Amino acid sequence: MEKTLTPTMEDYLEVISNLKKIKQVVRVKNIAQELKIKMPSVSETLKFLSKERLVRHERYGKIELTKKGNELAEEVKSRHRTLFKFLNEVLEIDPETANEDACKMEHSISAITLKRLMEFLESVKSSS
Amino acid sequence: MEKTLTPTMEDYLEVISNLKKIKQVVRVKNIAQELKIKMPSVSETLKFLSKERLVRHERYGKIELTKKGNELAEEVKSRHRTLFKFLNEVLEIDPETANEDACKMEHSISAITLKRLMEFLESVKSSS
DNA sequence: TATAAATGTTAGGTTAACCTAACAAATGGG
DNA sequence: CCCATTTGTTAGGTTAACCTAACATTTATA
Repeated sequence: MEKTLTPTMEDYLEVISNLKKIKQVVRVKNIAQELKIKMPSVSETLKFLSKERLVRHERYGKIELTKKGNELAEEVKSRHRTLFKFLNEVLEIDPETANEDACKMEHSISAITLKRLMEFLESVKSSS
Repeated sequence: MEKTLTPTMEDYLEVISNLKKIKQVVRVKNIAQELKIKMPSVSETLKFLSKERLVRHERYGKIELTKKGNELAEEVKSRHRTLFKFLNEVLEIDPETANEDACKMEHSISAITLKRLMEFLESVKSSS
């Protein structure tokens, strides 16, 4: 029943979640800066995410994730963290590149691969 | 100076290269089947790839990669093979899923990460 | 508190990557 | 060698994700 989101939509949820943690109030401008796109693009996409009940947002107001939106954001962020950890700690990629790669790969990795990657990280940790 | 291709364009080059190896002559229909899209979409994209001098294709004729197109195809396939190997041999993902994941991640992995992944695979091999 | 600056939205346009319907060319069996 | 089948192209349409320009609202400061 889970309608799957596009990579772009996943990025929005992730960014909103991250901004919320450091800024208490999230605004269109913050999201635009973070995603390096223009405000009208953000306005437009927020309409879609509101329609899907993933964010709450009234004209000129602050932006918040719904319960559902937050759950999805946490999922994406978990994928991101796992990938980042692998890239940075195992492959010893510098944090900036590891972050960029994680940002892109987090949208295409399958559930099984993610699970195995987490298990792999566990096993590496315990043998160090 | 390398204008970077979209994931879609990379997929075309990869598929054309793979088909060439098993079918001697590559046609619009084969590519469409492989990518699970319709023939008109393929026709259209081949125009673009011809314009970019990555494939050779005349109306109703067979499809071939140019030198340049072949080089790019080989690069993509190398990324694919490395990812597949890691997923399948290290994480022990089943071949089908490993292939699907590799197909998607091959477009976003950075050069550095790819290099480290290859080195990692080498080190794992020698310690088994 | 009026108004300038900052922020947000609307309207309308572009591009990539798909589609269907209709037409055109090539091929192969009777 | 003709014509049916298969293959390919053209025309025109859709959607997602961006954009700029113009306008609207909010906020902050003189």
